[in-house]
Amino acid sequence: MIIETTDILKILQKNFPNIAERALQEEIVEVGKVMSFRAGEIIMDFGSYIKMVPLIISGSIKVSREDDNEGKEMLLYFLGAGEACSMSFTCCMMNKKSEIRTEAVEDTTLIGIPIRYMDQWMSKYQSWKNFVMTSYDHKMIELVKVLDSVAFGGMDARLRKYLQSRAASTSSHVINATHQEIAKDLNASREAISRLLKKLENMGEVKLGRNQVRVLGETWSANIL
DNA sequence: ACATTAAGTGATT
DNA sequence: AATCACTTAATGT
Repeated sequence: MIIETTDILKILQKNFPNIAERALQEEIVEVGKVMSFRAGEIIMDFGSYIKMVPLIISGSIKVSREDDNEGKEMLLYFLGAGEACSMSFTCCMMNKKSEIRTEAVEDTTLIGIPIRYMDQWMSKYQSWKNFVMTSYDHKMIELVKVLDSVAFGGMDARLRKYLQSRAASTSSHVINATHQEIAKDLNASREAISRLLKKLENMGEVKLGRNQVRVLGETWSANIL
């Protein structure tokens, strides 16, 4: 897929209206690289060095952290169009290895900004600084919510949160995933997820299909933070 | 039509 | 809520 630079500017303005300064927009178009990933591709794994900060244009990305002990991964949150990975900001400013893994959940395209621009843009552009702070803040709040649904809620609360944030990241009501995949993200058994989903379907909150969950009504979309 | 994979169910701990 | 042992349903070849 070939995208003209004039198109990149439009796409940028549409998806990131808060990055308002014209000079900044032009710089992003100038130095950014448009990259595409297929669903299921791992964009960045644990331990690799971050060289790009991603501005997501379309699609959906899962951000997870590796469990301290071994093996298991813990889901942190999903990112969708108009968002950037908050973790990458701090990670790359300290030139640290990635603590997280990012994986495309849907086919995803993003603009990758080389990290060397981070410092200068922070001081040079007010809207960049603001954008970084705001997305950082939003994800922090999101994380706290996930944390207490894990600590104090049951599986059904966790599943709801999961569906809600995953649907929101897709800006669609359709989630393409098997019950098994959802169960893995939540560290639960497939049967438990199947039963809870069934319950939600009976309550008229979702519609189930093979490899897909459709989220119904305003309960979910109206509930963005 | 057959094999494979996803999803539903009930029992047991 | 996990695991097991099935059954049933949907899909791919």
